[in-house]
Parts: sequence; C-alpha cells; structure tokens
Amino acid sequence: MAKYLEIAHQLSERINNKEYLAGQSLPDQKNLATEFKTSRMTIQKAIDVLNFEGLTYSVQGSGTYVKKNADLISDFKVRSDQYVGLTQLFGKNHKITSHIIEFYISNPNEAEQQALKINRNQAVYKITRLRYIDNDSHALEYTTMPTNVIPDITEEILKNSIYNYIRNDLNLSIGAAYRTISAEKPNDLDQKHLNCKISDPILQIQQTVYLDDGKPFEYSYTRQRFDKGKFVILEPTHPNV
Amino acid sequence: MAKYLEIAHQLSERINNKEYLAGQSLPDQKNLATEFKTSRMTIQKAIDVLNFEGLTYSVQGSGTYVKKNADLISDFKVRSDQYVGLTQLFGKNHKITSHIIEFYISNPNEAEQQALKINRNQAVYKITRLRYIDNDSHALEYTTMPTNVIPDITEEILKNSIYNYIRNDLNLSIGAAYRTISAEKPNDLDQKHLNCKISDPILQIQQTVYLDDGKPFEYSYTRQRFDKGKFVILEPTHPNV
DNA sequence: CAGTGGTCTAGACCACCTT
DNA sequence: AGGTGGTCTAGACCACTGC
Repeated sequence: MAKYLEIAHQLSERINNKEYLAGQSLPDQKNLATEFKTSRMTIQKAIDVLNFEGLTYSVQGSGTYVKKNADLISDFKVRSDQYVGLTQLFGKNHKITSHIIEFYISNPNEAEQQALKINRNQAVYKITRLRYIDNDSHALEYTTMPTNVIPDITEEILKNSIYNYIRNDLNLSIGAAYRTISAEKPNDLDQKHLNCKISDPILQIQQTVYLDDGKPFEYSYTRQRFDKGKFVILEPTHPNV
Repeated sequence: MAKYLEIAHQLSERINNKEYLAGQSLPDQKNLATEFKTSRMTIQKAIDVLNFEGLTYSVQGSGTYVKKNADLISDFKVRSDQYVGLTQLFGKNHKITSHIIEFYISNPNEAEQQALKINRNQAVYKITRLRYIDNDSHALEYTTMPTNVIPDITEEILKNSIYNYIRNDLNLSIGAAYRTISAEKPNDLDQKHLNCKISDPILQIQQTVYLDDGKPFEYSYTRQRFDKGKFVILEPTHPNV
C-alpha cells in the first residue's frame, strides 16, 4: 500500500476515534511530515484523499479542519461501495432473485442507438426481469446491452447478477453512470407484476452505464412501486477548477 | 492561475478540439513535461484533474487515454455548475419566481432536529414556497433553516433565491448535499397548488444541504408533478482508495 | 526488455490567514 | 510578521504493461 494511502487511513481512524475533533484542525503538515517520517508532499497527498472523501477541508493560510458531518460521510461511504445494480444496493442483508420475463436479441431503437452510441445493425440483448427482494416482487427492469460489448449472456447469468458477470467473468470495470429519475403513472405491466393499483405512483430510474474507458454498455429502466424504495445520493463538493 | 490548472485547461481544450482522439492516448508525461517546460509532478497534477473530471483515465504501465464519453462529461459539467436550488438549475434560460405560502419562525420537529443537528430550542425558519418557471407553477418547496446559521431572511430574499443570498450576502460556501428521491401520491396541497389530479404522481426530492465545514443549514422537500420535471445525475467513478 | 504511470523526496517560493 | 496550506522542482525508484 502506498505510503500516502496508509497515512490517510491512519488519519481517518483518528477522526473516527475523535482524536481529532469535528470543527478542529489537524496538526499542520510540517508536523505530520515529521511524525510520519515523510515529506510534506506525501502528507499533502494523504490530506487530499481525506478532503476528497469529505472528512476534512483545508483553508489556505489557516489549516486543515475536520468536517462536522464527517460521521455521515463515513456512513454513506460504506453503504455505497456499490455499483448500482439492485444486487449491489441490497445484496448484503437481503436475498435478490429474478424472474426472466423476456430475453432475446434484437436491433436497438433510436433512443437506444443514441444512448449506446451504436447503429441499427449492432445487435443488442433485450432483457426484461422482475426482481425480488426477499421473495417480494420489487422492481421491473428493462435492460438493453450491445452483444459485442457484453457477450454470451445466459439465462443463468440473468437469474443472478449481470454486474457480477461483467466484473468477475468478463473482467471489465465499470465507470460512470448517467441517470434520470422520474415519477410515472403505472402502466399495465406495472400493475400486473408490481401488484399496484392505478393510483400507485411508480419511481423510475433510467440509466446509461459506461465502462472505464467511456464505452456505454447498458441502457436500462428500473420501475418500482412508490412505497417500495427511494433513491439516495450524497453529492460531494468539488471545489476544484 | 496555478500552472497545473492552466495545463489541465489546455489539455482539455485539445480533447474538445479532437487533437487528442477518444480512445487514444495522450503524449506521455515526460514529453508533456518537456512541452510545457515543467516537471513531471506538475503534469501529473494536471492529468489528475482531467481524470477526476472524467475526461481521461490513466493505466499504470500503459498510458493516459481519452474517454469515449468525454463529450457527455463536458456537456454535463456545464449544465451542473450549479448548486441545486431551482434557481441554479433552471436560471439560465428561464424565469424563476416564487409565491410565499408560509414564512414563520418556529421550533424544529424531530426529523429536522436530527437532520440539522440542533435541539428543540434552536429556532428555525419554516418556509413554504410555490415556485414558478416561466409563470407556470412548477414545484412546492418546504424549507427549514436554523436562524443562527442563516440569519435575517426576508420575504424579499424568498421571492428570489435563498442560495444567492447565502453565497453572495452571507458569503458562505455550500458543501455537500444528501438527497432522497421518491415518488409519492399527491396530497391536498399538491392538488391545490400544482394543479394535479389524484392520479398524478409527485416526484419528491428531500435534501439536507451542508456548508463547506459540514454544518447542515437546510432541510427541505421539493414536490413537483410527475410531468413537470425529472432529476438528472451523472455519477462519476472514483477508483481511489 | 523498454516505456509508461505511480510514488516519493527535500527543499524552495508563494498566497493567504491570523494577530 | 509568523504560520499555514498551495504549488513547484529535478530527480529517483518502483510497479505495471506490452512487446
């Protein structure tokens, strides 16, 4: 492990242990450099990590201070060591299963072509799954993936987690995600599969997900009954640039 | 302007101008250091900025590559140079106005105490506004702010933007935001003010917003009719740590 | 193996906050 | 003025990739 990460880790433990108190400052960089027997640049890289994580913030000419919501930040970080497929979001304490409603190969429509940056001739998987959390039908998921980017999907994979397949078997790493969240009226399929009344709103998350290198590999909709889930985000500050 | 930011800026322009093509690599750090007459550390800080912004990514032992969705990233960055009050999100091309429905000082309820980290005796502003975009009623906003953190709010301020007041007049800088997005059934007030039927879903954004130093200053709900807006996010990768 | 990015050093100067 | 963080240097060694 790099020295600066090691130091960042130790400092964050001190913050968690209240050795450095919220609102108060850390020792100055020169002293930290002496204590950790390293150079100031390395201390600064460590502090950059803490600042990025939102545990601390630095004021030029004054010092580096522990944020007053440092605890919230740490909490959230644990919960969102994820990447959003349902499996990641709920996998720890709950059992996720899937029923495959549709699964076939076809050509992309215009929205899909645009989002996935492919043309009409590039075949895509079309996947419709009903997802269960602890045997309770939870969400309808419509997924489109180009066959050349994510090859050889099987029903077996769909019954578990596509994301685990992408990461572990295809050994690809997932990058950014672009999401649009909206409230919708339930359509016939929602009412049938999600067991909802005509007056029950639907929370829809539409997302395009990209690989590390920026290539889009998934265009999907997830629809769930309004009382079955919320979407949570922590938006950090980025005082950069 | 710091040299590394200047270099980052120039490199990002080259990416926008397709001098460096998507999927291809930048010149190596040593050459860039020579070109910009600087040290490798400084080049690396510049590249860190690009990587952070999602324009590029680096692979140890191989090179630094332009992401294939670099254009999407730049686009989004422009649109979200914000901070989420409605004013920021829509202010450019649209006229935002507000009708004040309620505005008084009171004591916080339990949820507010917890979110704002205050006790029952700390007075808070309670603000209910109906917000218009281009004279079209768009959203109901329920805001709670501690009077000691954000003092001297007036009706005049509420008719415009609280966020501009916080930034420009109080000279405070806004930090992270924690949001929960959900779909809800319309209540009586929604139906009255947002002109919606009982079957029209509501998109609700509940947020706690923090200052730079981590002190929470706003706990609010924004409710809008399902067909009046969506919530959009771009979630970057953070391969750190 | 050569070439790349990742880390680290020991010091320097600057910009800014505090008093 | 003194102390703090922000930047920068010129070089070094290491870890990894890809031929």
